[in-house]
Amino acid sequence: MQQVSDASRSPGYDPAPTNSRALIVDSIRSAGTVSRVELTQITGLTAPSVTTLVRRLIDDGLVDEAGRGSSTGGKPRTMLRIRAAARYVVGVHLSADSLTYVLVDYAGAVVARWRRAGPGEDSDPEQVVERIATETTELIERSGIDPSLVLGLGFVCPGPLIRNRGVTSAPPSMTHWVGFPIHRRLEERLGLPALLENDATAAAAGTRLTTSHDVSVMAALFMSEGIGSGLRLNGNVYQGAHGNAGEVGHICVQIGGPQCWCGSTGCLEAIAGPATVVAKARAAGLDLGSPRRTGVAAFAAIARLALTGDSRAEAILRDSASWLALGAQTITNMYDVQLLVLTGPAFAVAGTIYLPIIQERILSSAFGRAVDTEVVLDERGHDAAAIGAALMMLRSERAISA
Amino acid sequence: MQQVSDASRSPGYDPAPTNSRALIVDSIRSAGTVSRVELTQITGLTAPSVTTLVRRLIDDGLVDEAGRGSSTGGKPRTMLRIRAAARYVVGVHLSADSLTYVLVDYAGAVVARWRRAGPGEDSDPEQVVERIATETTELIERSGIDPSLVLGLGFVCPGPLIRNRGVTSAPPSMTHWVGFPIHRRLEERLGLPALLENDATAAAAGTRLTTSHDVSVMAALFMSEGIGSGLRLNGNVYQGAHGNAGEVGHICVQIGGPQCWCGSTGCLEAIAGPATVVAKARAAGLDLGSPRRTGVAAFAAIARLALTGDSRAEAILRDSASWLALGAQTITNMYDVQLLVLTGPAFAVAGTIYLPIIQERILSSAFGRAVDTEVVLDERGHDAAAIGAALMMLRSERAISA
DNA sequence: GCCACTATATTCACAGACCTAACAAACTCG
DNA sequence: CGAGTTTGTTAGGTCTGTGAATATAGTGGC
Repeated sequence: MQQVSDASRSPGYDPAPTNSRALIVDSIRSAGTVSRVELTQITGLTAPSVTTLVRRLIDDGLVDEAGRGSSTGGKPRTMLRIRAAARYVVGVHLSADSLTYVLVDYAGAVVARWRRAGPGEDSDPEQVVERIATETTELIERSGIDPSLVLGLGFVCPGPLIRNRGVTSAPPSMTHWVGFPIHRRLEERLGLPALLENDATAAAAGTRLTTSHDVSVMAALFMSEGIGSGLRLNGNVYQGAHGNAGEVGHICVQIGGPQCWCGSTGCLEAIAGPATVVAKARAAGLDLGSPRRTGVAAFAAIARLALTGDSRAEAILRDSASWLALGAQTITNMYDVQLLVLTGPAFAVAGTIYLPIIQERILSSAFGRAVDTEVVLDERGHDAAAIGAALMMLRSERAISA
Repeated sequence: MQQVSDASRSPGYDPAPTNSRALIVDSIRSAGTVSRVELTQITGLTAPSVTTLVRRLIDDGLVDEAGRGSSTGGKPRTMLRIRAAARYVVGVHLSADSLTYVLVDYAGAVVARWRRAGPGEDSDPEQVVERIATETTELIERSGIDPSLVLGLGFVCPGPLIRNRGVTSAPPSMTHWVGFPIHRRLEERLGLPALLENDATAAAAGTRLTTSHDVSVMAALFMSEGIGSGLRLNGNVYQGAHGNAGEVGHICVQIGGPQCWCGSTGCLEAIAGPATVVAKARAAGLDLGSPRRTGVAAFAAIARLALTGDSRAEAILRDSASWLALGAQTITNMYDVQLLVLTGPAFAVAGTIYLPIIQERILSSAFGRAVDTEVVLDERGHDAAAIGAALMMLRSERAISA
């Protein structure tokens, strides 16, 4: 193949697989089980091409036949499915207060997850690399799979990143990480290819689509310690020129608003992000458990209070939600998506409070109504970023090689 | 070819040409003159492939050899260039107060332009189709080119659109146009393929890149009667699920802000758009010429006052600019572009007032500084949308057929 | 002015992807 | 049980793009 130069692919939105083999694998994976005829419809390839490609995938042990479909008046369809045990990938999501690991099989299912306390604010990058390497190895060992089947590791952390140099740059609570090429270090340490992405973008890749209609353009609104978003087009994430697209946390929603760590003022994250919500709750005298509890853990405590009837906690969260609704409106206006998914650790606990408020604003904004944008909550919010990191690795070129 | 199904291409961001022939044509067009060796580098194709493809393009009369480059120690390069007179396309930009036509040759250069008064607010769609058809025919005739060389017509108007149905929907001052399939009617009337796009998106396609470094991800901030933006990735515009991406005019920049025609409140366009600027200027007692002067014409009058030293006019425009800077910041945060171009009729006159204010905000926002986003003014702002419409047609499949 | 040397472009034979057309297989229904 | 229907495969051909070898048109040494 090789029709499009590397140079012209640089923005990283990875224009749909030029590769028919990858297209078939993707189609089977997202469908669960399909027949060859259905694949011809989904992919636009001809029946003979599907036959050939599928045969090779079966020969390579990546796809299995899975029984017969029911007849519709003729020969019944032979169903195909991804051979889940063919390959595995690891996804790792690092933030200050938690470190999440997932092991994902070739079908895209999570076969193991592990959530650990984060390394904290003052962590030494080299020690974190060492810890992640050790724990990744342990995860693989305990799962009992053949380590040689692990394709690679997707690593995500809060953005922004400098993607071309593959280096984290100025994350909120980790300034001493600036310039540290963590994924390269992980590659060296583990002997596996590693991919670096920001958490929100990965979350967009990790969201399972459970809507009725076809969704080819969707976005994730991601809230962890910060607020971000990711855009997915036909299964490929859009990363922008420097890998920092979707920084909805740092759009200005209030002229003269509060100072943000990013240097700007009035940022959505500074006004309504988890850190601010926690600070407000503490100021209001809410009991969030240990005073050392910070970040998403403290935020979750507020959400639990609100859900058990604390009206002060609820008011604080509803205020935050009204600002996030504004961010959601910006996402739909800028990206024109069919679906917006709320995801990330913060939404995992507080999502039910945020969802209706955000839905209401999207539906009442004119363009939202005109184009019928759906807003849903991701039930896997806590692991979304790690899963997304794994799935991005799963969709890489090497994942389909024999 | 046909590797990727129509279904999977639906979002309309048209992943870089799968077609090598189109890739070569695009590369030559954007380079001006290039040699075959350079094409191998730009396109990633091998030398023999370039030879073959270029020979066919020359045989088909789409490309010419254009002398020798200087030798670098061996055989000098044979330079290639697009045969400008091979084909032509027409671009039409309709807004309430102006109707702009451009005739663009196969090299992408504007060979004729024509600006006429717009049809006004109460125009009858069928009459406008008739008028555009007549004037398009006249434009082609007066230019003296062979009408059979005209490939098609790109038509743009203020968004939002319903792209799949190819129908304009609820533009600000043209509600009675809702549901009118103008490009289909133009196709019937002119016997030429026509393409419908919103003005801001087309403007992104029409911006000439004159920056030093390679720009693969850029956006246009477009101001005409309304405010919009367009995103361009490797020469392909991103249109979103329904063709309404980039609606930066309707992001909320002020909670509880003024009512917008779109139904929402606090929209950038309602606060700082040309209509509001004109209303403020009239309220301040500024003389904008005829009281019947509206839209961009009235806005231009204010800009001229400001540029000739009227401090009230300047203050009003600077206030508008500070809000647009906010919109620009949102664009760079969401899209992560390398370049942001201010374009459109409103910037054509007032751009020099807006540019420094917008630049200042982009450069002072943390991510802007980190990633070095450039902000420039398009010198062809007035025609950008029409030119972009033409160029989009020029990049269509049929434009490279023999 | 002739001879290397070098960079540019082309020719030729071949591999692979994908298509059309014809065919085989496996079920339903009368 | 055989016609009809749907699913999947085989066979043959086209087209794109490749690698290896070759032709072309300059430069610079002597």
